[in-house]
Amino acid sequence: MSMGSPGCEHTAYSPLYISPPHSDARIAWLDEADDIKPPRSLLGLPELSWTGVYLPCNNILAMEENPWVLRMTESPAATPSRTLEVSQAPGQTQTPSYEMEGQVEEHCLEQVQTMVESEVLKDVDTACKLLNIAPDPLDWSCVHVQKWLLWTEHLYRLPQVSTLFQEMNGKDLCSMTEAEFRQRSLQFGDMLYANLDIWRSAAAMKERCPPEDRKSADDDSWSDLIRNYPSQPIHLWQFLRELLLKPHTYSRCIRWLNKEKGIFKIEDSALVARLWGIRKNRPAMNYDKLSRSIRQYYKKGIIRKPDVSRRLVYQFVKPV
DNA sequence: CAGCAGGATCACG
DNA sequence: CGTGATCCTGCTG
Repeated sequence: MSMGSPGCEHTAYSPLYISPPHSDARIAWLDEADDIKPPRSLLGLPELSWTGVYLPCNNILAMEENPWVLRMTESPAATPSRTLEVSQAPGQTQTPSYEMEGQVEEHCLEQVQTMVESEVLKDVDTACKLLNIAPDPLDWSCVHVQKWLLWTEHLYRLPQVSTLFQEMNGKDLCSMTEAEFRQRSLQFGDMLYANLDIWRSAAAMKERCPPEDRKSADDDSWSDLIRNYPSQPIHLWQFLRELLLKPHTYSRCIRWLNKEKGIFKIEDSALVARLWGIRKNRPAMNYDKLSRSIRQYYKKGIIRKPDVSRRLVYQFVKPV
């Protein structure tokens, strides 16, 4: 379905490689989250398995905190696969190693691939909910496309690129070749193209295996909470709760101080406001206005200041 | 200075 | 009407 839109099929695909500058970084990345996703056993992976892992990491924190090297590479002409494949870094084609190692490596690669796949789906899912857009780019309206672009700008710290794709819906976007992307943005066209590809692949993957088949054991219980993408206005308190329920991704901008009591702290007010702005299509959103909205909840008994009032600390009156 | 409290006004569904 | 967004004044650590 989503793979089959005209124009996309045979265009050269340029994967986005994210490689750690030094080995410590990947460990830091694995260790960083409160709720560790990748199995620790992966730490023992041979270096090769990690260099060139096609990592569609929608994790803003990883992007922010770790100096991952982001570089675009032209894929070898005969890369039949699209995204979500653990690809070898260019130049490092198959190690001519011993059989045993080869097998182990293959196994590890499989593991990594599964892990990466589920991470991608999760990240796409998260973004969908935060932006309130459908997972499949083909379903996007012009507004959705703009939201996605804003989001991507935000994730990858791009300058404003959304203006270059005005009046385009998801189908238009998907029908563009990589060259056409690059025409719009010389610097970031291929990156946007690659990222769009991730989304399309994720959508295709979702089709292949429905969500039931890959139940994850972490904090995704709310997944069906806001299932109805066709725009139901989200409340600020719901949004904050969503962020809080994704510590893996957002603990650096908002986190629980005491989950049982519903006390949370906004660590990065500007970022939270920005995310809220993206979600609500309010580019002028800032913490001043966001906090005013939070204060409206005082009267309604949804959020209050904790007994010992502290800066940027609030409390859900009715905890999770 | 950034955050906090809360009034006023406006837009939107 | 409810919910926010926006703007504003005054206060606080």
